[in-house]
Amino acid sequence: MGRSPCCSHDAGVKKGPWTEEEDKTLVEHIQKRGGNVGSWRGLPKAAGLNRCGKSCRLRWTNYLRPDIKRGNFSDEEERLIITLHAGLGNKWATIATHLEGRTDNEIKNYWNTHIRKKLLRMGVDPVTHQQLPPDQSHHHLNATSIAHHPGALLWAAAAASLGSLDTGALMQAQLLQQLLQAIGSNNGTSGLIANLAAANTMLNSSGSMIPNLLLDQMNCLQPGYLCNTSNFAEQHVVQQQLTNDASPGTSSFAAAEQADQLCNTTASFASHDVASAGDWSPAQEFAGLLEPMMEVPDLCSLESDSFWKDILDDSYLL
DNA sequence: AATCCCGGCAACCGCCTCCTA
DNA sequence: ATAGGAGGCGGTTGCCGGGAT
Repeated sequence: MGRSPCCSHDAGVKKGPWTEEEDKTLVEHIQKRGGNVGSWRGLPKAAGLNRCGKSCRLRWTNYLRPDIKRGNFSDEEERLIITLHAGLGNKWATIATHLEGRTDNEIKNYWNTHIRKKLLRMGVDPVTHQQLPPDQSHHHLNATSIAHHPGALLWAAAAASLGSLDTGALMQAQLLQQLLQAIGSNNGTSGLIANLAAANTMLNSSGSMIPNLLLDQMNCLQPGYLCNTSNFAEQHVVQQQLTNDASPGTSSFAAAEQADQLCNTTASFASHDVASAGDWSPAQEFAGLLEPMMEVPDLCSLESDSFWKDILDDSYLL
């Protein structure tokens, strides 16, 4: 379908920043037509502007449109962008449809200048949304750092609590990996519980919620269960079915891969000195800590919400 | 006061996708 | 089924303003 000639190649067409006069001309022209632009290509001539149609469209959609929301992004908007990005990737236009008054360009800029850096500081890969390896991470989370810097954990749980199934699966796996690391460390039981308590406090204060599925997974972490990785894998088959089909290149597939990785981690832990854990069950301890804040969402029920249904549909199409 | 550096953001470029003939 | 036009999208650039030196 051959590439169309770009009108920006037209000789004598003005480029660069728009003047107030040009803005006024463009706005008046569009308003005169009741907001109906018609052909963008034909607009500059009709409006008397020495600009290409693309430039006019961009100026209108990103700056002059009356429904544009100005000002800083709220925490809620930021959290939504992160969650949507985890499921959709750099689909800025799709993400923008879920943030009223925000343009794709604005969100893209905000991502690149603020969120991306913030995630890197937290040791989270802004592309995959997974934890960076220690040598690439500015702030790698380990058992001891969870207690002092639970930001990544908080973020993961917040993303999960917002309910995208694929994202939830990924985040749960990521969070569980952190917990496995904590369990596998030599900090002793009291140290681990202190870390979990600190994380729990943070989660409580943010109003985030821990999905049931995660607690179920935690309950699988009893020493005896750890020796049977096939049971653990089975858990993730169920989880994978929940997240629909998993084919290469989809986020479901990534979640499945993450689950496989998780099984390996589990098996690795099981081969260590599990006996030293005695009768102590980290899952029970953790579940106990969470008990007072069990306003757990049913992830599946969120599919009835049209907002999330759209997101899920989009992510399955990827 | 002058210069440099850097972050933020508006705007551009070129490819992709959709629609229509 | 195919080709071409038009709009849409995402990556990138470059300007500008503010802070640091």
